[in-house]
Formats: sequence, C-alpha cells, structure tokens
Amino acid sequence: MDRSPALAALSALAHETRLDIVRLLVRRGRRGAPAGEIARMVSVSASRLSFHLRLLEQAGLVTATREGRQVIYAFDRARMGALIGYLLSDCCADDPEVRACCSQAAIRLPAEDGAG
Amino acid sequence: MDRSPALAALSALAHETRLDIVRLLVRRGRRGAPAGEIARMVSVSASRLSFHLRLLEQAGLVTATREGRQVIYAFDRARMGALIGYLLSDCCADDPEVRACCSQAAIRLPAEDGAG
DNA sequence: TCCATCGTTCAACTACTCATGAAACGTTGA
DNA sequence: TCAACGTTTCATGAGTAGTTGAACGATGGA
Repeated sequence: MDRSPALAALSALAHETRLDIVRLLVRRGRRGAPAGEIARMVSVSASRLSFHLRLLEQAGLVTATREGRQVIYAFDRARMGALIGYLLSDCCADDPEVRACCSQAAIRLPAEDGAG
Repeated sequence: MDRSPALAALSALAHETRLDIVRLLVRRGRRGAPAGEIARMVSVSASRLSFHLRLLEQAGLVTATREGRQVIYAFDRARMGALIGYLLSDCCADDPEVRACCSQAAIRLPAEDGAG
C-alpha cells in the first residue's frame, strides 16, 4: 500500500462510529449488511451513516453493492491487511519488537472463516 | 489496547507529517532524536513540530526525555504493536484473510519472532 | 549575571470534519 | 403513473485540527 491510501485508511478508521461499522461488517463476513441495518446497529441517522460509509468506501475499506432497494456494504479484508502490512513494514521498517507486541495482543488464528 | 487509546493512536498516525516523524523515529531506534533534528529532517517549523509531537506523545506513540537543552523523542514500539494487535484481534476479530494480506504486504509474519 | 540555544506555548486565523434535518434520488410493486 | 421504501445529497452551523509568528521558559557556557 502507498502512503496516500494508507493515510486515507487511517483517517477513516480514526472515528468511533466508523470503527463500529468496521467491527460490525467484519463479523458479517463477505455477505456484508445493508445500510439501514448498519444504521440501526450502530445507532446513527441514515444521513450520518451514509457520510461515514462513503469515507470508508473512499478509503477502500468497504465495498458497496446495490441489491434492489438496498445497498449492501461489505468489509474489504485485503485492504485492511494491506494497511496493517504498510504500518508494519513500510512505516515501522519490519521492526521485530513491534511485531512481537502485535502478536502478543493477537495470538489466536481461527481456522475457519464462517462468513459466506 | 482499549478503544479510546486506539482511536487516539489512529488519529495521531493519520497525518502526513506525523507519519514522517514516526518513520524517522523508528529508524532511530531506542536512542530517538532531538526535536530540532526531527524538525530539520521532516522540514517543519519548530512550533508545528512541537504541536505534532505533543499529539503523538498524548497518543502514547512517542516518549519525551529532556537531555540538557534538548528534548529527545523516541518511538514506543510496544504501543504501536498494541495498536496493530487491536486492529487485528479486537477490530477484525482475528480474521485470517486480514492476517494473510497483512503478511503478504509485510513479506513475513513470524509466529514467534525473537524480537531482537 | 548575561547571552545564545533549544524547545514549548500562546493568540489569531484558516480549513476541515462532524452532525442535523429536509429534500432528492433510484428501485420496487400496484 | 403513483406511492412506498431505502439510501444519498444538500444546506447549514458547531466544533475541532492545523498553521503561523511571536513570546516565553529552561538550559548551559562565558
């Protein structure tokens, strides 16, 4: 990942509501969730949600697909992985101590995805 | 890492100048660098640098130590590792695809890295 | 004490982000 | 064509982040 998209992704994640959206969509897996349901789950107005989703989409962290009257949003795991990879390698120069602390905080590696 | 410090750290990183500062300090290792030198390296005024360093310090990403007339700033690797761990485990629910993409971007993701 | 150096803080300003509600848009089914 | 539904866009205003230059405080040497 380059510098500019990484900054956009970091900015997009640096907001409580958008972090909530990401957490929700991560748990929804590839099938994602429609905007209306996301709005109910994270308790924001439709227009607010649309604003935040657009930022996340511009940052490449979510994708949008229209299905009839609904717009389905899904989390882009590859993009998130690329961001973390950027932080680890490009930004932190593959520093082993960063990696060690990072894996201490996240040791488990679940075998199955569970998302359709 | 909790939610609130993670948001602070993400906000702190989501700025070009501050990302430059982090990259510089990562390469300086534990001995860090004095504010004046950082200002020269990233080409910002002293007051702006002070402002950005304060944000990074409040986010826990850098530490400050006075040495005579100079103030030495050093990057906190553990904090950065904790942030990435938060993103991977708490935010992305240890999603294996995120981890896979992350390690693709970062060449290697050692399961048990000696950390130095 | 005086002075130069180093870094921070302050005030003022600009620019951006965020939030709100109403209106507009696209899709669907009658 | 029309109404209902889900979502986005727009206008507006408040709050916050960022920049600049000058003033300020701390330190060390003469």
